[in-house]
Amino acid sequence: MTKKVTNSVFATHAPHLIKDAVKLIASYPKMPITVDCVIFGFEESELKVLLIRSDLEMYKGFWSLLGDNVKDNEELDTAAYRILKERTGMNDVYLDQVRAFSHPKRHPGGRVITLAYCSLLNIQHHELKIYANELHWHSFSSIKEMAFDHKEILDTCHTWLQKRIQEHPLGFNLLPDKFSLRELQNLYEAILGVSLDRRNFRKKFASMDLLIDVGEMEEDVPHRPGKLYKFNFDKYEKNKRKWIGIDF
Amino acid sequence: MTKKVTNSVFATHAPHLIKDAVKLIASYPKMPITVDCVIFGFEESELKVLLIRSDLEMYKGFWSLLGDNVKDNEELDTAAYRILKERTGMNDVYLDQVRAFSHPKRHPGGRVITLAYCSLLNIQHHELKIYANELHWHSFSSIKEMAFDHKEILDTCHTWLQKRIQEHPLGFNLLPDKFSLRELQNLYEAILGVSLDRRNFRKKFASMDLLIDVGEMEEDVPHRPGKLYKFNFDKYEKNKRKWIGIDF
DNA sequence: TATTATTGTGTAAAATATACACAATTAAAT
DNA sequence: ATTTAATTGTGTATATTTTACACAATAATA
Repeated sequence: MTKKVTNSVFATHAPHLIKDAVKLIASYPKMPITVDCVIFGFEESELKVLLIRSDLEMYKGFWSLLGDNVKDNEELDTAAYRILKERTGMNDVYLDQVRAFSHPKRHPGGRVITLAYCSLLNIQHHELKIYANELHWHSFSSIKEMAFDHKEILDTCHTWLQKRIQEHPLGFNLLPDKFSLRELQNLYEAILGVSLDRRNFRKKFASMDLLIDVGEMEEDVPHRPGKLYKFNFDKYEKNKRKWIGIDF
Repeated sequence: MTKKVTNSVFATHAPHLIKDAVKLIASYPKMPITVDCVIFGFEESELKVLLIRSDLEMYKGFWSLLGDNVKDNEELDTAAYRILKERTGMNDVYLDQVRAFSHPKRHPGGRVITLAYCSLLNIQHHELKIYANELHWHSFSSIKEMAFDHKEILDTCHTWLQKRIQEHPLGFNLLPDKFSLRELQNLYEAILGVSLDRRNFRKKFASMDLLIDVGEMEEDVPHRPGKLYKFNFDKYEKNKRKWIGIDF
């Protein structure tokens, strides 16, 4: 324990210790906290995002992220999972905190701090439970303006995803369990906004040796079918290595 | 504007629009928010962190991060800068939001969500304004236990820094304006916890061409003095390029 | 049976990363 | 003045990784 008591030059005052932590906390300003989820999907070689119409008169007609206020004694992660569950009916989705947005005027109803979460899910694997407020999937690139600061949040999460997908095996959450290398490449190209060399892309994944050939082929494609693969999460987790490489 | 009105299958209910955003917000649970700053410095080839004694009786003797509650209508970034200014007297320090910690029991006084910030500063360039509560610099590696969940926050910020320093030119904020390549290498080695090949390290930075030789040498060193450099922030900002490189 | 679209594959060249050693310089000790 | 100790500054050969690029094989459709 780092508890050694020093009689150093630093101890200029006798410490005035606070006994009542509850009272201390009670003196802090309190404010509402929300969680907003950027839910990405992937379909027809396009990155999609799940949005709802804003239910504020002031933002009538504008699209909004899926969010809710955080309950007393609710963890932020729990709140984000709750929102996802409520809207998509899905349980085991990929979810990660991105960052807080705190501009005092970001919400017309007053001061609200929001925590942005990024979620990735396989559009086929779930059905939207409710279509209230026109909940549905949009092509990411078609979204130009949104309610509140949600466009800024969306863009922040997109940039976060672009970076993240290059360093971590997140992308598979957007694909079916079994996918072809073509689908995987389309995913990377859609998210990164670049086109990649097909042979080099395949070689790259081959050299990682993290894809399991499931012994099946694409079906109903009007051309030579490709092999289907699964991502080897177990092997990835076991061998997760830290890279040292300075580059900026 | 993304406002096209669809008469699609999605519009199953007539939307019930909320007129009074203030009233809406008033119905949300409110909670205290704090900002905790992990302030890193670098001295004698060691990564340091600026800590204070906890002023809670319950954590008597334990070290604590520098934090404060967020004021009404105060941005999180502003709160973090305020804390830094109050404690170190420094204005233009590097500061970045890392993430929120929200466990309902993380604070003994009740529910408090905190936003962790990571700050990097040059220890020589400032004097601690106040030594209240034994504010001073600790070797990062010596800190084993802390008040609240602050050890977890510290470790999260350390990991964040390890990753970040490899991809962005943050490290220079920890060094004097003019520094030798040796100091720079010591910094990277201390943060990453590895030892690096001196010639390759220098070659790497030489190839980036982002260090300006200021034409001065180290002084008062008991050996051949090294050249001093400045980091070329202008050039870096101009040429900032996006790398595409899948690797995990 | 031909056409269309796409898969699966390899190699050569370029760029980058790694491993490694010695002469030059300064301060300090003699 | 000379030696010693510590560290700087530098280059090359090898291994690894990245890039650019073309053609035969396969399935569905016409």
